[in-house]
Amino acid sequence: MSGPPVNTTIAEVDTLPRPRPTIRNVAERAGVSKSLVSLVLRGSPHVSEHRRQAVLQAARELGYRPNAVARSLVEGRTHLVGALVADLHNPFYAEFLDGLQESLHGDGLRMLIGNSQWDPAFEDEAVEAFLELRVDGLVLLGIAPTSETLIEATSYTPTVVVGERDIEIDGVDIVVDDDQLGARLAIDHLVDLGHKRIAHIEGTKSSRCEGYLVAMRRHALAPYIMVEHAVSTEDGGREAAVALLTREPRPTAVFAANDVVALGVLTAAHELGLRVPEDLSVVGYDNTHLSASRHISLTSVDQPRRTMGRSAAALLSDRIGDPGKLARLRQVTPELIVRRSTGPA
Amino acid sequence: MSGPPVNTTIAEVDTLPRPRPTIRNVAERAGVSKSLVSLVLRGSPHVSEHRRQAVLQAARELGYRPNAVARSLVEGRTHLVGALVADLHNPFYAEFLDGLQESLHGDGLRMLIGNSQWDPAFEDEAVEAFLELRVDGLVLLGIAPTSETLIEATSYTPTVVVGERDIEIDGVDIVVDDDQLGARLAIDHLVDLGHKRIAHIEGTKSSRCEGYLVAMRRHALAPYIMVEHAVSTEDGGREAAVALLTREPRPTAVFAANDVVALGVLTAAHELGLRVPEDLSVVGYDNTHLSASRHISLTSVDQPRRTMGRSAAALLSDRIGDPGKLARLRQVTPELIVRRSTGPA
DNA sequence: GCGGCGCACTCGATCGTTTGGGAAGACAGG
DNA sequence: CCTGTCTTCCCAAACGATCGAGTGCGCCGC
Repeated sequence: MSGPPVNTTIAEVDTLPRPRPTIRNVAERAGVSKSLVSLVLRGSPHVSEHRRQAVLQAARELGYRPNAVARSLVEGRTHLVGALVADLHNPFYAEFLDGLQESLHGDGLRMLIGNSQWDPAFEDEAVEAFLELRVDGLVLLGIAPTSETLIEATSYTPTVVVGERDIEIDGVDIVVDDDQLGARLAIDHLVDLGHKRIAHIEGTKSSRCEGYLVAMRRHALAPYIMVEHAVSTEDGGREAAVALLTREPRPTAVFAANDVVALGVLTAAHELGLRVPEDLSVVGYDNTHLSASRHISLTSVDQPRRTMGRSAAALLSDRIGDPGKLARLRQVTPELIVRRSTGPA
Repeated sequence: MSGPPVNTTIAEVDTLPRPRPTIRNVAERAGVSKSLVSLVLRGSPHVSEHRRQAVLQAARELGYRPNAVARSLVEGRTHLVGALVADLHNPFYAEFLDGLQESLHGDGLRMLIGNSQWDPAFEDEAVEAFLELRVDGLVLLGIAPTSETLIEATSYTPTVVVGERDIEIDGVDIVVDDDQLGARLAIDHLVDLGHKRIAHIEGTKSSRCEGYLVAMRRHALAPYIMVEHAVSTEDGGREAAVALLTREPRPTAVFAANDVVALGVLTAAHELGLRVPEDLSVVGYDNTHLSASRHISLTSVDQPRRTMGRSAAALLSDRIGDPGKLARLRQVTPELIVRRSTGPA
């Protein structure tokens, strides 16, 4: 009666996380059945204003928050989509995810991100986790479903693959940019500037290399074709570039598979005492903010990342609503952004 | 009896996603009770080898995958940790998340990522979602729990805040680098090089600015103190830098609150025809791969990101195991990485 | 006065697991 | 043959929500 209530001293010893209130507690406090609480919370019209207020107030007072786990169990769906990305550091993915999330949000879907760090074992593990969580859909970024787990996953869960075109799995949608066109834009630009010895550093996207080859031949530059392979890192790009630039005669322009690799090319050029763009023109791919930065100012092919994210979201929502559709391919159009890393031959 | 079975034609029309097998189906197929299946799957020792094999085989044949939703419901925990990050594009966060995920994984916890895009409304929404999902823990990156939702969240869910030190909430652990020390390292370095007019561009971390002020005074350079505020983008940095560099007399060195801002400083310097480091020295903070890139080669203060991620994971796991602990502050030691953006005054 | 109809609300089954408390069988000791 | 102890397995009650199928009740028209 006097002094602090007994509970206060107990609370100091007791652990904080009291059990969260359930729909039951709300029902009891409001003096109604739990069904009615559910009805109110889901916005049913067949509830009297009187009771509705009682329920709402009880919920507020208790700090009630619906348990998505229980809801998912009975609904049979989680309203979650898993996005598996090979590399969070790649700014391309970050921006894509922005677009994806934005659109999913509009469809009442939540995005989970898993990153595989390019490791197939992690990929499998992450997908496994997503499947156990019973995500409603899957978005694979820079990851081709080749492992058994991944393929099995696609048969149970609506899936969209981004950035890989050679997937032939039933009911898997694909979002890519038209990177053959992208490559062509890059080569056309370089040819316009008078370049002939245009080399290419290929990464994982074989169609970009394809586009390079086609474009070179169209310009009757087949004899000048030079291709080097590199892993998608700055260092990988540097090594490949060194290999290219020490050839005799050396290329006057390099079209790199992506910006990170292009960055490595710039590094290599610098190390070899070549000025850009006077001695060497460089074109990247992806138009990441790296390339936009004024110190780098890299001519690059832009993929409309947000748009791609939105497309992926649209395809996925669609497929979640009606699985068993035929696979669709959504191809978006890239654009060349000219900056200061390219100049006359 | 002859010709294709009837089911085949139906299957063509029917939607793909057959219902996933449950523990029941496995039990039936193996001829045991569902409890036993559960026991086998959880590795109980009190199961005869005979039955264990039968169960395992049935599970394999059906492609059974446990339903984490149901499991979570009964266990009362999800083994999920929500990481709320203000900006996925910031490479600092990306690397931190790597460290975090790596460690959480060891503790059998899964990481979900939500990004708030610096928008408090999104923050609340993401946290709300995490709470409904009943995550076991919360990691807040570059986000101070100020909104009501966030504060309520911390009282129900073990929480670790990263990069914000001025949090005074019961039972919330904090991971930060000692950025007063970081600022001192930067200033000491510049003073060693003979700089006096050292300006600072402050971002959101006030303690860095504090460290700058303290260090300047310690070197008896109080009269030269110049501070400009900027939003944490390249453009924000550029504007602030232009403001600083057009002062008379202009600073010979700039210590920026982070690398992205420092990049803006480099841009501004370039635009104003100032050479780096001959006319202007620049120090950043965070040592992102931006600064490491050879074209930028920015002297920067390194926060041990992965280590911080691991610390956060450790604190969180600990708190999940035993909530109600007192709040702890884990402060990691930064390090100066000298590159080519700093030189003699 | 009574059958019929709507409205407001409740009951209880259900989702796929985990898990404590048995139950059945084998086997040994008395 | 009875009892007790293990081992090996099963039953059924949770977990927290949704939702179809009811149940009362007031009100209408005839």
